Parts: sequence; structure tokens; C-alpha cells
Amino acid sequence: MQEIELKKWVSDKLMLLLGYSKPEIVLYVLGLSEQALSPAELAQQLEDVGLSASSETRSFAEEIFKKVPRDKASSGLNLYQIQEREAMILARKQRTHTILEANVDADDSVGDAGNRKCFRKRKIEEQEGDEKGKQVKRQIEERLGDQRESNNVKTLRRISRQEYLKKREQKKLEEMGYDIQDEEYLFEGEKLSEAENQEMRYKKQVYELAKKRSRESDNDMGEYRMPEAYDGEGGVNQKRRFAIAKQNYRDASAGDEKKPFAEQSAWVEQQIKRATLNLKKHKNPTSDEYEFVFEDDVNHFINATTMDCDEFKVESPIEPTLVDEREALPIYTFRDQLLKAVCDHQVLVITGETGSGKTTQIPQYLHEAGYTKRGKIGCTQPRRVAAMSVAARVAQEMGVKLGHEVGYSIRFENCTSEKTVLKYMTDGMLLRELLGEPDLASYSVLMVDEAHERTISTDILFGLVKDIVRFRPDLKLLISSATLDAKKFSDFFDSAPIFEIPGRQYPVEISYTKAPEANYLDAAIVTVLQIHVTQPDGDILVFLTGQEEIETAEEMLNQRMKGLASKIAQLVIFQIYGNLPTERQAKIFEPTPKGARKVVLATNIAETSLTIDGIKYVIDPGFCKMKTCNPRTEMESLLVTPISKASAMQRAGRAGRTGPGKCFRLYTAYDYHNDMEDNTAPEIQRTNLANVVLTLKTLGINNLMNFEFMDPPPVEALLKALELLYALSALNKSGELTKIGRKMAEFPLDPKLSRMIVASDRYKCSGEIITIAAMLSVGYDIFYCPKNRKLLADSAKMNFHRGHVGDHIALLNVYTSWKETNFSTQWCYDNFVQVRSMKRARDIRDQLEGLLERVEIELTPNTSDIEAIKKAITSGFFTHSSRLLKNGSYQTVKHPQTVYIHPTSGLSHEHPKWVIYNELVLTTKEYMRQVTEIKSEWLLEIAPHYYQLKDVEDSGSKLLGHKEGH
DNA sequence: GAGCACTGC
Repeated sequence: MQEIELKKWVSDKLMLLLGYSKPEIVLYVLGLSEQALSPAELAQQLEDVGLSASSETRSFAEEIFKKVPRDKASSGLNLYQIQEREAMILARKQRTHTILEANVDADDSVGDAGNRKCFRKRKIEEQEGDEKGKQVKRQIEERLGDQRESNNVKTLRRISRQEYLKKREQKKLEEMGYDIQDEEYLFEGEKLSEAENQEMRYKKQVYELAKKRSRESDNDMGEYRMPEAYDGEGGVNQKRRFAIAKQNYRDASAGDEKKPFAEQSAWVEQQIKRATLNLKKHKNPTSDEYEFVFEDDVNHFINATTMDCDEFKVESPIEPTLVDEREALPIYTFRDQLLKAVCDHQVLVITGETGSGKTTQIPQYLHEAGYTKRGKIGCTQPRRVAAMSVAARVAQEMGVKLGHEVGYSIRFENCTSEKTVLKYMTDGMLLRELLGEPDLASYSVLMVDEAHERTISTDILFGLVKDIVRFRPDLKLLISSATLDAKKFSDFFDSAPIFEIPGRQYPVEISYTKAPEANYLDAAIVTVLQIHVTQPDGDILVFLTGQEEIETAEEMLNQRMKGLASKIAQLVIFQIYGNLPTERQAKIFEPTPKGARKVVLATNIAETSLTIDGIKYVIDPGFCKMKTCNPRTEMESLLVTPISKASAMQRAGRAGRTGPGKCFRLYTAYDYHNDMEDNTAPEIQRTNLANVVLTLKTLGINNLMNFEFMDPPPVEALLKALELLYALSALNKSGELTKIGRKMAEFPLDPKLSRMIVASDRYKCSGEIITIAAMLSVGYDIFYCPKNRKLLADSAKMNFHRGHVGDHIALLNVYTSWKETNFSTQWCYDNFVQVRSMKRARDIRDQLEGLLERVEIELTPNTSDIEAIKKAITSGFFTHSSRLLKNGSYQTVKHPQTVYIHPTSGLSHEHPKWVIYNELVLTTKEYMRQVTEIKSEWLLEIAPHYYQLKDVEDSGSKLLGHKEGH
């Protein structure tokens, strides 16, 4: 029953926010849009979710289902026909466009009055663009022809963006009037049967209705209210639902939702006796017992497979030149075939494992073949370091200076010039670029590398470029991925051909344990020692889940090595994880002392982000930490979860980079084949989508349901994002971007932070607010707390909290103090602050400062008005408010749940009545992290569309009501 | 008085 309610609600909500006709929603919600169901099956499905009551809905659904083409690309029209139709639509489009524009203007009454003047300039330009249409386009073409040497790049970008938005708008309307236009055009003058005429009338009716409804919702200026189900007003029932949801979440946290765990736990019970016996032995090592462990070696692992390696050659050319090296790459022999394939096909999926040379060579081949005469060749990478190092390598191979013909572009660093024809960049950077150049006009080829990693940015890029290649037949698109996923990419890009390039990975022998390990940490330690004693030279890489585990593993290893020091070779242990200070991270690259063996205890960071030379043995316990977010409560937590097969292969591959290697998996072959997922769920299905939605809306994609996600995110996550953006006034009632929303989209931050910056204009504290935003989005820990000097570190930290100003202001204090010492590194050491985090905060802050000008917010530094700063913060984070309860705990205001102030907060002993928080985390308790005290009146003042008086009343009645409820 | 996977803009 709950599920039915939810689905109904979802469908209503979608209508409100997206301006969709109901049948499409229903179909989407049911997940049927891609299936070819008969009307009877469809009716059954509708009934199952309680939507059969409305015959209107059903007939609509069936009707639309029949007529929506399964494949929008193959509409059966040729290019000429499509152009004709677009011209017909244009007239209608322009009328509607004016209406939409008017509404965007009106909508800003929700937001800051002070911001009205902003974007007026852009708006005028857009209107001009609209009127002048073709003229502007001609201008662009002329100017682009001028080698794009124009000083006025900004204007060009804006114009091209308008062009794109116009195209988008056109498409949207085209979709709405799709069939009508189609049929009117194709059957003009032909006599139709009565049934056909009837169908035509019906379709027109639907179209008119949709248009009318869209206008109505545009004009509906009523207040926004949270939907009932999210309101917390359902009394006892609502509370129960909540409790159940939470319980489920807890259960999931315990890991029971996964089958592997359920089975494994049964195994664990059986094995526990044996395991504890082993454990005891390890704790008090004598050489006899260790010999037992080592003898066990032969039987401990089952050698199962050897990783595929297509072309295994050991090459040691004497003094290889760069040309020799290029020609020795596996890809070299495929050069001509590849060029032909690129020539013949617009989209090509390329598979090639590590070492094939695809990333460095393909762009060069295309350059040599003359593709750069028509435009740049772009190549995206998921990571900054990769973009930089690959660009450097290619520049070297081509004998040019990095930043000239070959360049790279990453955040904070644009190393390209007018001359650049091969451009490597992070995928996120290209996405930003697309906001200014939506049709990728300056590119002739785009290569999306490491596509199988499925970062959010690549996933969005997929949807966008799939669209772009349709109206830019001259643009070549290359998708490069791991072999396993090639089919999926090919399918997504309308059956694009797959081009296979063999890799040059050395073979890796993979072994599994015979039985599941009860304690994988212990098993990992034992395996390290086994390898050390029984296997030939070569360093060992152990994948663990986090810092704590790595530290205990090091302790255990050291302890056991003590007793054996005289008997076996030295073992040098290194740690590597993201939060480790840079100096200590660098240590893993130091050469191993002669006769010793290196052991690297690493987190997932060693899986893709950094490569350690000389690794010959990999130990893979099969787990990693993953951030999971309960979408209902927005509570985040880090859970230890089993890795996917793809991840396991990646880990194993780490042993075969410089020579043949071995991988020891601390799980059974059965587990691997039967219980582990093939791939980790793509990020886009796991994370908060607020930023994604904002980006898409900025690109003019209002119609989120029609956006072609390779793997669509859950509808509920999309709705949550829309809801938040709506509450932040970034979207209007019909789900269109407002002026505020446009400004927010300029900032590469979480929308709540962007909103806070936009609001700071009104409170005249933008300088402070961008500092706080930068500090909050650093990503690393700000404070460093060495175990032996805990007290000192804690007191240093409390210095910044003097006056109980709250955590946001404390972060501001940290930054301003650092700035006052002229960004001194020594100051950081003295105050137990991480230098790396501060430098990063400075980079982000500088970037934000530059962006302020673009959205016409004045930089107003040095205010001492704490209340103004707090109000600006509240403008971004009013959805994250909570109130003090009588028992000292807190209750979130909108989706009531009990939470606590995190002990690391400066306010953890203060008990302020009302607070806002940056995030909720579930660790040992439900904690609010980064907390600041506010006045409850501010919530009504700042977000009257979100809060009602009863939400913020201080009366005890609400608390009493809770007691009665129990 | 807690507990810190990894990217990216």
C-alpha cells in the first residue's frame, strides 16, 4: 500500500514539477517506457499500482504508449523532412518562448529582491538573439572562420549558448507536437479514414491540454508547500513509517541486504571455531606455530585463473627512442584500420586494456590524419593527474612544448593556448565547457576515455554528446572503455561499432581461498607473511578499507615481524590513503632497501588513482568503504561493502604492470562468480543529484525524463533534487531555471553552498561566505590530530571557536588567521591544521571570487556582522534546521528525526535552541556535522515558502504530542 | 567525546 501511495505521489509530483502529461509519467514511474507491452499487460501493470481507477489515465497511457516511438532517433523522416518540420514548429515555438520568458521573470518574486538587476544584461542579449536569430548565426560562422581569434570569446560563447538553448527549446516543443506535426505534414491533402481522423482529433486534444496545463502551472503563483508525505504531519502513522524506514536502513547498514553476506555469515558461523583457533595462534607467535601457517600455504589458496593477456611480449629494446616506443605499442599495428573506422563511423567504441597506448596514440593518429584542421581533438579523463601526465607525455612524443599544440585543462589550471589542437581534460571540465559551448563547436573529435569508470560527469556527457552528434554529423565521437562494458556503450550509442585493441598487461595468476575468511584483516596479514617467506622478490600491495584498518594491519605486521627478524628478510611497510599528509604519501615511491621487500597497505586509492611500480603481489580481501545515503533522511554513512567483479579485476591488474604477478583473493571462487556484482552501481544512481539536475537545467534540458541516461537514476532521487532546487528558488513552478538558479549554476559547488553565496549579496558578506563555502568543500580534513599530541591539538582547535560562534564561523576564523600569517606553513603546523587542505581552500576561494564578478555579486570583505553571515548561511541551509528537545537531543524540523551535535563541533556542549547543520552522518549515532546557532525567526524570514509558523513555534505542545503518540 | 573510501567542478 505504501508503495502505491508513493508511486501515485511521485506521478503527481512529476506533473507539478516537470509539466508532463500524465501517461508519460505513469509509464516512466512504472519503468515501462522501454518495454514493449501489449495494452492488456499494461492495464495489468497499472492495476498493480492502483491506477486503474481512472479510465482516462489508462486510455491516455495506452494511447501514448502506442504512439511514442521506441527509438526517437529513427523517426523515419529524412533530414530534409526534419528540417521542414522544424521550420513549421518555429512559429509556434516563438509564441510559447515569450510566455516562458515572462514567467521566469515573474518567478523571482520568491527570491531576493536585491538580485533582480542581475542577468538583465544577459536576458536582453538573449532576446536580441531570439529576434536576430539567423543574423547572429551568420556572425558566428564568420567569426569562427576568422581562426576564432576574436577577443570577444565570452560573447561568442554566450551567443552559441543561446543558439543551443534555442535548439533545445525547439526540440522540447517538437516532442510535444510530435505526432500532430508529423501527420499533418505527411498526410496533407490525403483523405483519411474516420478512425484516422478520430485519432488525429484525439492527439490534438492531448496536445492542447498539455499546452494549457503548462500555462496554468506557469501562472500559478501560489505558495509552495511540502507534500504531505514529507511533511511530518501524518501523526502516529507517519512516525511509524519513519521508524520502519529507519529500521530498514539500519538493517541494510548491517549488511544483511546483500546475499553474499547472508551466505557468508552462515559460513562464518561454521568456520568461527577454526578461525578463533588461528587467531589465538597468531597473537602469541612462536616459530613453530608460524611454520604451521607457512606450511598451510600450499593448500590455503586455490589457483584458479590467469588473467587474460592478449599479446604478451617482453621487450627490452636497447636505448629506445620515442618513435621506437610509439611503434612498439600494441595499437601501432592497428593505426590504419583505426583511422578507417573513424572515417567510416561517426561514433566508435574502442576497447583496450591498460598499456595499449590508446590514450596517448589515438589523438596523435587523428592529428596526423588531419582531423585537427577542422577543430580540436578533446580527450577526457576522470582524474586530474591523468589529464596532466598524459598531456605531458604526448607533448614530449610530438616534440612540442606542453601547453602549445598539446595542452590540458583541469580545475584551477588551464594549460592550453590558441595553438592547442590536442586537449586533455577532466570530464568535469568538459562539462563546464559545455555550458559555454553547448555544441562543442570548436572540436572535431571528442574521445571519452576510461568511460567504464562511469563518473557522474561522463554519464552526463554521454547523454549530451549523443544528442550533439545528431545535429553535428562532422563531429567524431570515440568512447574508450574496458572490454567487458563495450557492448553496453555500443548499445547506448545506437549500435556503434566496437574496435578492439589488445592490451599489454602482463599475466596475473589469480588464487582464491578454499573457504571464506572469518577475519579478512588477519588473513591478509598471514598472506603477506606467506608471500614474504615463500615467494620470490617483488613488492606486495594489500587493499584494505580505511585508515583504521591500515594502522592496525601495520601494527600486527610489525609485531609479528619482531619475532622473526633474525630468520627472514626485512619487510618495509608503507601506508597510503587519501587523508594521509602528502609528505607521508610520497614515501611509498622511495626505492626499497636492498634485500628487503616492500608492503603497501592501501585503500581504494591504489586501485585507479595512483600506480606503484614494482608491485608483483596483490592481496585483495574483497571489501571497500562506500558512502551510502539514505535518500529519505539525507543521512550519510560509510559502509564496508563487498567490491564488484570489475573492481576485483582492476585490483588484480595492479600486480601485472611491470611483470607477471600474482593476486591472492581472500574469498572463494564461488563468491566471486556467484555473489559479487559485475559492476559497482554507477555513481549517478547513488548520489545526491541536486547538482546534476541544476547542470542539466542550465544546459536547457528541462525535460529530465527524456534525457538519455545510460542508467537512469532513481526517480525519487531526481524528485528530491528538484524539490531542493525548488525550495532554493533555483527552479520555478514548472521546473524551469530561474535567475537565481542560473547564478547558482556558475559555482562548482553543492547547490546549497551556491545558494548561500548568491544570498550573501543581500547580506553584504560575500567575502566571508565564499571563504566558508571553500572551507566546507575542501574534501580533506582541515585539522590534523596526531595521537600523541591530542590535547594540544584539541586546544589549538578550540581557539578558533572562541565566543562559541559556531562551526561555520570557526572555519572562517581558521582561514583568516592563516591568511594573516601570509599563508604560512609553519602556522599550520603550530595549529594542527593540514596545509594541503588550506591550500586547496585558497584555490577554491580564489576561483569563487573570480566567479562572483560573473554573476554580478559584489565582493564585500571584512564585515564584523556575524548575524549577517549567519543569515546568509541560513539562506542556503534552511532545509537543514533542527531544534533542541528537552532531553538534550535535537530534532530536525522538516523530516523529524532525532539527531545530535557531533562531538567535534564547537557547540557540542552548548545546547543552542535552534541550529542549522552542514550534513547528517550516521556513525555511532545520528550526528549533525558543522553546526551553527540561528534564531528560529530567521527561518520564517528567509524561507517563508518552506516554513510555517507552527514549524518554528517554541511551544512544548509538539513535544507533548510526541509522548502521546507512543 | 568521536573515528576520518575515492574522485571531480
